[in-house]
Parts: sequence; C-alpha cells; structure tokens
Amino acid sequence: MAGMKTKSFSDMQCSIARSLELVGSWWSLLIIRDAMMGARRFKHFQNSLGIAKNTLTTRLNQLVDGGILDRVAAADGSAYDEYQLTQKGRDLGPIILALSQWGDKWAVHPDGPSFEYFDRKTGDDLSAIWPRRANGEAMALGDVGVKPAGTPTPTPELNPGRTQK
Amino acid sequence: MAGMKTKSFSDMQCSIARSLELVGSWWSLLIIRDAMMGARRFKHFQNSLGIAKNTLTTRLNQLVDGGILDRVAAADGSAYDEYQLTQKGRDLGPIILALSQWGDKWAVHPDGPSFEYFDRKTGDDLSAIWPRRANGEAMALGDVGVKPAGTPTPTPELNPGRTQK
DNA sequence: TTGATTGGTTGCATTATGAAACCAGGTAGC
DNA sequence: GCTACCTGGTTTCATAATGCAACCAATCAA
Repeated sequence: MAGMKTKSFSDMQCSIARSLELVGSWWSLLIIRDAMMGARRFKHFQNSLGIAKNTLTTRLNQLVDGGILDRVAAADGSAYDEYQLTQKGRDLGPIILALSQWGDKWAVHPDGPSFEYFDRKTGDDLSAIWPRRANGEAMALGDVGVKPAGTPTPTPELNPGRTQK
Repeated sequence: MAGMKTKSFSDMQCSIARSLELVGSWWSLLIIRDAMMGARRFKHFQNSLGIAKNTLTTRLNQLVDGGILDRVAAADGSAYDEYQLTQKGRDLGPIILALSQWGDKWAVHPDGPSFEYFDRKTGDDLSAIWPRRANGEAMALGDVGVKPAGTPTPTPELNPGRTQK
C-alpha cells in the first residue's frame, strides 16, 4: 500500500477495499496501463513512468506476487525476463477505462487527453463505461442501488430512488 | 498522494494518472464509496473506515478542494457540517463499480462480498461494468484498441488484434 | 574486446500515515 | 442552566513508503 504504515485492507470484506489492497498503489495502475499498451520490460515502465527504480522493483514484484503480472522469458530470445499481464491483470481493463473516462471529463490536461479508445473490430469509438441494465441499456447512476450481500432486493415500489437533499 | 515524497501526476497528460492524482489515495475511494452509501458526517466515515482522524481530515479536505465533495450545512439542523458528493464525485460511480466487480471475481473475502448492486427500477442485478460497442453490446477486452489522441483510428483490416505470444 | 545498456540494490533524506493524547464547541439529560 | 458526553478536529511522535543518487553484476552491441 502506498505510504501507509502498517494498515492493510485485506481484512475488510468490501471488494473495493480488497481490490485496492491487491493492486497496491497508484503506480501499480499506471504500470498495468503501460502493460496493456504493450510494455513488457523493466526499462519500458521506467521510461514511461519516470518512477524511481527501487520503487518500480517493489511494485513489479508485488504485482507478480499478486498474480497480476507474470515474469516470463523474453519472446525475442533476450536473457532478460519480461512482464506479461495474466487474465487477472487483463480483467483490470474496465477499471482503467473508467478512470480514463472520468479523467477525460473532470481532470483533463490543457492539451487534451493523451489516449483514445476504440473498437478494433469496427473502428468506432467506445461507448462510455457505465452501469447497464440486464438488457444492456445504460442506466442513470441514481438508479444503481446498493444493499448488503444476502439481503433481499428491495422492490422498486418501496424504494423511490435516492433522496437528494 | 499516498506515501510519495513530492512526485505528482498532475503534469502527466494521461487521464488515468490525472484521475488518480485528483482522487488522492486509496482512502479517498473508500470515503467516496461510503458517501455513495449515504455517509455524510465525519463520524460516519471514521466509524466505517477505521481511519486515523488526522488522515481523515486531510483526505476530506483534499476531496473538498478537488471538487469531489461539498461541505454543506447539516440537513437536520445540527451545527456540524456534512459532506456531500458533487456531480464530479457521483461520476466516480463507474470506477467504484468496476473495482467492486473485479474484487468480487479476483479478491473476494472468505465470507463473500459485502455488497451487491441492483437496478432500483426493476430490482434486477446489474450487468457487468464492461466496455461496450457503440450499439451497447458488450465487447471482449481484447477488442479494445488504444491509440495516441489525434491520430487516425487504424482500420480493422490493418489491425488484426492484440498479439498474444 | 570494449563500452553501453539492463535490471536491479543500497544508503540516505523526505513525506505520508498511524496512534494516541488533547481540546474547543455542540448537544443531551435533567 | 449545569453537567457530562459527543463531534470534529489538531498536535505530537514514531514508523513506513517513496525519491534520488550512487553503485554493481550481467548482458548485449560493435
């Protein structure tokens, strides 16, 4: 975990906290972003991120230990190992996309965003990462309900939306 | 930023990095989660998170400064202020959901997840937060393409998917 | 063979965080 | 209106995470 003394989220039952614990730190997400863009070697990550080398070492080891990256023999025959996303790591894609989308809207750089996402099959831009109904229709965030696991889902009649004081 | 000395992501053009910089730390996301669940007062966050009070103070101030929370007069007439998500803050919902979904799959607690998400209008479970084509159809992560902003979108013919060595 | 690159490790300085004590103002009970 | 407790912090101190620079062995390019 970044900067915190001893405190760990791993005892928490909440999946959000557990995800954050396993991913490790902000740097980890940027490492994963670069891995999704094709970075495979220590040097790639270091050049792209401008991260201190000892910190990069720590983060890469943590991601390998966490099953998000695999350390594999280089594809090109080099004696240096490479880092490769596991399925667990590739499944972080929606998180990366959601962060990117939010940043494009609320924290964009004066020069605009640096990356754009598209559909490889059609060439179209991606539609927004957004909660969907069972039929795939995008839904308003206010229509997303949360409840403790195992409790019955409130019926729509008894649950007239979020109060907005 | 959590634990890091001086380094800031705010100069980076990447929207992911800029989002992470603005959100602040892991704690911030859990604070936002609680705010989405209805927490409004200092004490709510402290009880729910078990966070040190000085750290909570810092994080809340940072979220207010970042425009993610507003400090508002209490709705019930109390002299103590309350914290309320702004639109910018509510738009973090998809990130929270994506993190929750990943944790449910890859980092679940032995007792199972603590929360479930549903559609307030229909009572159905939410479908997965996932990249979608323009028509709303869910797409494989491997079909998500990334390119530097401003460059032309590669045509599907010339872009036969991610190589998977 | 020589020099540069890669992938680290080590040591030190600085910052973020945790824990506990403390405190002023608000609130509740009576 | 008095008192005790609650709320929302601040302060102090110890520790962990990070940055930076120097160093190093192994690899690779010429």
